[in-house]
Amino acid sequence: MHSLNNLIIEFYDKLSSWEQSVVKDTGYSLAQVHTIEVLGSHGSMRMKELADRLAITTGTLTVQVDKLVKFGLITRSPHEDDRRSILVGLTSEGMALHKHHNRMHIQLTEDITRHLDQNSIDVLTKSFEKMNREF
Amino acid sequence: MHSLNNLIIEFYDKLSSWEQSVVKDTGYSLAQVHTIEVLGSHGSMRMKELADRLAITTGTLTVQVDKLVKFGLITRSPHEDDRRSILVGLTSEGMALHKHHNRMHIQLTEDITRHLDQNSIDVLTKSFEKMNREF
DNA sequence: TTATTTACTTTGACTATCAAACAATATAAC
DNA sequence: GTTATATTGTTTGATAGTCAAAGTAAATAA
Repeated sequence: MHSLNNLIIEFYDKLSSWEQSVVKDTGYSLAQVHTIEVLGSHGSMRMKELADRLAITTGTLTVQVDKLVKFGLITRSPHEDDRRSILVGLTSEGMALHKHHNRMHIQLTEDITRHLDQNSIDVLTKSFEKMNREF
Repeated sequence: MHSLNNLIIEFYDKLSSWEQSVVKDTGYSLAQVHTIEVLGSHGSMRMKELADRLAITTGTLTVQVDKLVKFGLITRSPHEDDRRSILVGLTSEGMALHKHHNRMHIQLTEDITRHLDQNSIDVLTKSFEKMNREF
């Protein structure tokens, strides 16, 4: 159990620095790419929902969104039913960044699992499913 | 492969927010606890080595260490062989914080693996070993 | 119709961070 | 041995990310 614990921590740390270096290459910040990621994988959403998913306040998000709009990665549009709300979504440039980042992730997953046999990958997949459910 | 990739990303995100909430309870910042973690698991070391392990500059570390010393969590002591260098190490209070944080990690590992049978845990452990080697 | 809640923005303060300039010491070149 | 170069750590100035609190506008409840 202790060794598994240490392996998980090591895995997390390595993933963390991998992410940092991959993000640095894009020229955008970690927070900015993370915002693009969430919008890319879940689609357009309101400020409040996006802030919750990013675990930041809407105040912080407002200034982040200002920058991303200026960069041409996202757009604000009015919410149809609720005039207090604003829909935030990716531009085509934002989508391109998301796709690029996603490809990097898939490539990493392929790289780190290349010495695992099919059975291990199956067990690993099922184990991650079960673990993710327990958080 | 895609589903495993998504599971890894989900796992990382959940671990990330778990860490954030656990750290918040200590009253110290993420960066501060991370510094304590590295010193706790690797023992005393020079500023440069610590900065490298934390992936920050020595300039950033200097101010961080100032604060942690003020909090009574770490101490600076002269390096025996190299008078340019300084050894940074945990106080007993720092060690207590490290132990507490470590216990939380072990508890988490136990919690998220409680529905895995022994064979899965074995495969999972070996798979993490192999994956960590490939980064 | 009024009171309360919700969504977003703005502002002020704080922390983490880096790059660059600096001082002290160690190491390499000659 | 002396000089030149590299390394270690600190300081300083600038920037980004963050929150809490106050403010505005709109939706919902009383």
